[in-house]
Amino acid sequence: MTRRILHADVDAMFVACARIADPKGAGRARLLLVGGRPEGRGVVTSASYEARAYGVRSGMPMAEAVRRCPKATVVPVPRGLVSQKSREVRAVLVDWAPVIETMSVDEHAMDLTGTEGIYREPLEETARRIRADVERRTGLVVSIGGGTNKLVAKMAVDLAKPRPDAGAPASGVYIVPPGGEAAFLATRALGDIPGVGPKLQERFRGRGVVTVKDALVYDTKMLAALAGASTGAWLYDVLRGYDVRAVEQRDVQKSVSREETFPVDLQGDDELERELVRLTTRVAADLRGERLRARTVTVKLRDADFRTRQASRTLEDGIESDRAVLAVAKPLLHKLRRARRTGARLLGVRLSELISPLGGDQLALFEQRAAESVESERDRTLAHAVDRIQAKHGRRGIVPGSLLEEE
DNA sequence: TCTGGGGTCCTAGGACCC
DNA sequence: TCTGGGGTCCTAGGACCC
Repeated sequence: MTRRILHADVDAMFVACARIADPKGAGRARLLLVGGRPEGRGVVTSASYEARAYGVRSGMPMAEAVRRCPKATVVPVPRGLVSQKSREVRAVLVDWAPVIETMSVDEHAMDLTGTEGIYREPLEETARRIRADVERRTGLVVSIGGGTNKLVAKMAVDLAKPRPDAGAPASGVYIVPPGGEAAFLATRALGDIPGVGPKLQERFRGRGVVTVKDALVYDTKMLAALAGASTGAWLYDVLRGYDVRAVEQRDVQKSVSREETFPVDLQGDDELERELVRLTTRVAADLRGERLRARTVTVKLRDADFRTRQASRTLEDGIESDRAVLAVAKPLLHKLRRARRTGARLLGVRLSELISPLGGDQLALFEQRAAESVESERDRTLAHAVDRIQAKHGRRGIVPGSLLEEE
């Protein structure tokens, strides 16, 4: 059965949200940069289309962006509003598509297979009506790509998006007709394929291969030799517009992490340990906010020379309290520092192997006993009490004393 | 121009068990 | 006493995406 897949992508989501959050400032600035502060080590998360005309790109250091576009207004990422708006967009799409997969805050894939009898119109027309509905109900504009599979629908968004430099105004919707997948792919660059990043492009560029068309002469064996067996096999299909992946609602988060790049590199172990306490407190609180526990704790360190190292430990049972997470994280930090003691530009804590403590009733007793060594019932009670106090009085300044005293 | 923060997925080697 | 192969789990690193 021919599938009908749409991929909706919010236009300049962070810029749009910044304008909604601050109509008088960001809302009036045509040249707008959203991201870190220019005097620090931050980067551009998103730039208005007008600012992009100055060569500003997301991911670029903010200092460089401001140099290129000095008249731009710079505002921080409005995190809360972005996730709220993301949910709003999704809520609209749910009214149109039976299956929705949220790919990120600003992207959703929809499978409308089977809705032919309901809509009785070309897929393009349905996409236009979805687009209008999203704008009316959320104030955000989405571009929509479509086709018979996820890959093609996502890549079609590139042609639906407004491209101020391309002359012809994009219409906001671009549908690849059934049977036109291979021909569509053949018009694109290798780097336009999601999954083909800088490293893989570099490999191919060495062979003079830049576009999909260039790469079509390679058979499976040659692709495998260039990219590795599994990537090569994947690429062979993708280059021809072939993709069988289903649009899947996925609801389980795999990890929760908090990390911070310091304004200046930290040298001392004591300073790092203080930052570890702060990060641990934040990430554990977020974990509890999701009603989850974690079995694996990972500490990540980025040295002054940008080398990134990590150390992790997996426990038999899930933990959730600040104290237990810190008790596991601290030795991991020490291990990393023992192996290499240089300036640190970034420290991070990630919690993974997440489990939901509610639901596994018959395991509960056993778990409780087994987990006793790393995390006691008292640890959990204390952590939740702190959460309640913070919910009432705000987060500022609260780092439980027990964490600071502890050795 | 010195490079954020939040994620996902894959690979490879070693431990351990059968 | 020496040698095996497969499966699973854990750890570290890396590519990639927005």
